[in-house]
Amino acid sequence: MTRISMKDIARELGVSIATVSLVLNGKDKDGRVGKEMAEKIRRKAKEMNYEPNNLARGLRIGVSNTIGLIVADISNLFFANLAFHIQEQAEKFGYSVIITNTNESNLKLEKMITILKNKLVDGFIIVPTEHGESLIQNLVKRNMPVVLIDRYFPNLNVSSVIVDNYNASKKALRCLINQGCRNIGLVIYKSDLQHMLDRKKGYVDELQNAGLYNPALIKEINYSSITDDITIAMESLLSRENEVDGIFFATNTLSMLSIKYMLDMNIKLYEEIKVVCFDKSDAFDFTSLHISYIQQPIAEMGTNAVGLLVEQMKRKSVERKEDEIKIVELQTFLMNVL
Amino acid sequence: MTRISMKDIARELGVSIATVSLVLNGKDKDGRVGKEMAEKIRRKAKEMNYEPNNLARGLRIGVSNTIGLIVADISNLFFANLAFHIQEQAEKFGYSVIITNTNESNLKLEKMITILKNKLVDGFIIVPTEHGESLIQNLVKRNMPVVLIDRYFPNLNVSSVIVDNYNASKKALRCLINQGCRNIGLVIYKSDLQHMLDRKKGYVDELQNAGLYNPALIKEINYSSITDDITIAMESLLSRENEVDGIFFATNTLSMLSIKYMLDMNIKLYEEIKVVCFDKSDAFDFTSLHISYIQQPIAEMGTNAVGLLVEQMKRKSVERKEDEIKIVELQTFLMNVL
DNA sequence: CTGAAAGCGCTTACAG
DNA sequence: CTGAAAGCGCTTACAG
Repeated sequence: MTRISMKDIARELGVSIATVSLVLNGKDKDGRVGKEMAEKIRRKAKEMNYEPNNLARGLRIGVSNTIGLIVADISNLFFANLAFHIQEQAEKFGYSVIITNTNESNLKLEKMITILKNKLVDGFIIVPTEHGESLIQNLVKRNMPVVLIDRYFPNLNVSSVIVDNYNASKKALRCLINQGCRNIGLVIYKSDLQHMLDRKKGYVDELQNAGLYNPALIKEINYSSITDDITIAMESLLSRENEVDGIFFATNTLSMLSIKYMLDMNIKLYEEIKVVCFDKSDAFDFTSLHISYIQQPIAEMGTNAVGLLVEQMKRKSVERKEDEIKIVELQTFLMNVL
Repeated sequence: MTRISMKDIARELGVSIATVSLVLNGKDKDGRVGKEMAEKIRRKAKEMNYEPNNLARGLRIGVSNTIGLIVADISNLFFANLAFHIQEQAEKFGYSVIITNTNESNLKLEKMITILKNKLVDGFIIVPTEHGESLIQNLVKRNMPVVLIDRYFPNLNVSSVIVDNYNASKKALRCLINQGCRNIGLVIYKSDLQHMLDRKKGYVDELQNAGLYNPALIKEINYSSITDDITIAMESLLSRENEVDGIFFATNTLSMLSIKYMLDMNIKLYEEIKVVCFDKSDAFDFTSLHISYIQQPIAEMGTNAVGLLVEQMKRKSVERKEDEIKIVELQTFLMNVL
C-alpha cells in the first residue's frame, strides 16, 4: 500500500495541489477557496484516507513539532515520571517528544544531541550529565531552544527548572535534629553537578548551625562503583564508634541500596537510626519502615520545562532577540511518615 | 545561525551537490569519486560543521530510521525498563526511538499511532490497550512493520514478544501450595487482554489440580477504580471466614497497593499470609518483607522486539511478501526470597 | 477564488 | 571520475 499524497487528491479532483494544501491546512476561510470546493476536497481527503507527511511539511517550513528529551536514566522512576509529565504537557501544545537516554555518560549525551538535531527537533529538554557544560553551551550558541531540568550549570545562560536543593537538605536535616539525632551521616554522589553541591551544602550548613557538624560522616559515592562504595560507606557509618543515629540520603538510588544494606544488617530503622531520603520510592508506602522523604514536584517541573521551551521556540520563529533566560526554582516537600 | 547544507559545501568547493552527497554517504569508494576530491570534501564538511538533515534524507529515500514505541504507562517501572532496553538495542541498529504513552486509553493509542505515522516512523513496537485490536489490524493492513510486546491478540497476525504467562502463574501457585497454603486468593485486573486471561487460567488450573480451587477467592479489579476496588477485594480476602493464607498478585501495581493495605492492617506477610507478585519492585529488596515474585526477562523482551521489527523493516524494503509472523514467548523466573 | 512555480535538503539514475 | 536534473511531499508568495 502506498501513501496518499496531496497530489493524488488534486489529480482525482482536477484541482491544483496548492488548493488542496490550503484547504487541508484550514486556510480556506478568509475567502481564499470556494466553499463547495473546500468541502469537496475535505470529503475526498477523508475518503482516500489521506494523512499528511510531516517530514515533508517539516522540511518545507523548517519546523518538526518535536521536542527532544534527554534524560540521565529512563529506568529511574524519577526520570520516568518526569518524562511522563513532560510528554503530557508537550502534547497539549501539539508537540511530540522523543525520549532518549544518556546513562550519565557525557559521550552519549553528545551522540544523542547530534542524532536529535539531525532529526530537526525544534528544541531540547535535557537532564545534563557531569561535565556536559560545553555541549549545552554549543546548543545555545547555535540558537537552539534548550531547557535544562533537574540539574543546571550556574555559569551557563540557559533556562532551567530545578528544585531548591539547598533548602530541601536543610529541611531534611532539621527534621532529623528535631527528632533527637546528634550524629547524622550523609550519603551522596561524588559529583561536581550543582544540585549535588547544593544538597551537600544544605547538610553542612544546617549541621553547623546546630553545632553538630562532623565531616567524617559525609560519604561520597562514585556512580561507577556504586555497590562497593555503598557497602564501604555504610560499614563506616554503622560502626560503633561513630554513634550515627540519623542518615540523609541525597538520591533515590542511594537510598534504596543503603536501606537494603541496613535491613540486611538487621538495623531497625527509626528506633536505631532515623533516615530521610531524597525522592519517594514505592517501598515507602510500606509504612512499617518509618522512612521520611523529600518529595519533588515532578509534574510541576515537567510543566514548567515545557512552558519555558515553548516560549523559546515561539520567540525564535518571531525572530525576537531578547534573551530571556529563566531559572525556575521549585520548592520540595518533606513527607514525614511518622 | 543557519544550518550548513550540502549545497553550501558544493558552492564553496566548486563541485556538484551530487558529488558531495556521494562522499558524505561513504559511496566514494568503488572509484566513484577521486581520492583527493573526497578528502577535500570531507575536510570542508568538518570545517564548516556540516550536519545532515535527516528530514530531507527521509523524505527522499522514504525511511526515517526511527521506531515508534507506544507503551501503556511510562511511569510504571516495568515499562520504563522495557523502554530503556528497547532503546539501547534499537540504537545498535541505527534507529532512534520515539516513546509515547497511552495511559491504557484506546483513544490515545489511536492518536499516538496517527501522530507517529505522520512523522514517518519506519515501524512500531506497541504495548496494546484493551480493545485496541482493530487499530493494530489497520496498521498491519497498511503494511506497517509492527511488533506487539507484553500483550498480544491471539487472533491477530502480528509478531509479538510475550512471556509465558500461563506457566508463570502456575509456578507462582505451586510455590504457595508447596509452602502449605490451602486458601489462595488472586488479585487481577478485570480485562479481556490475553495476558491477563492466561495469568488467570494458570491460577485456576493449578488450584484445580490440587483440589484447592475456590472461585470466591478471585478478585477482579477495574483499572479505573483501582484504589476502591482493591480495598474491597482485600477486605474480603482478609475476612476471617475465608481463611486465606496465600495471595497471588497478577501485576506490579496491584501488588504494591494490596501489600500496602495489608501492612496498614498489620498483617504479617509470610507468617500469616504468603504472597507472590508479578514483577519485582525495589521494595522487595527489603528482605524482611518475605515477598516472592515472578521476574520477567525485560532486557530479552526488548532485544527480541527490536530484532523482530528490524527484520520486518528490512523485508519490506526488499519487497518480499512472505508474512513471517513470529510469536516469541519467553520464560519467567520465580524469585523466592525465602 | 484558483493555479503555476519555486524551493526546503537530499539521493539517485543517467550522461558523459 | 564528475555533473545536470528529476523528484520525495509539502507550503507559499505571486499572478491572474
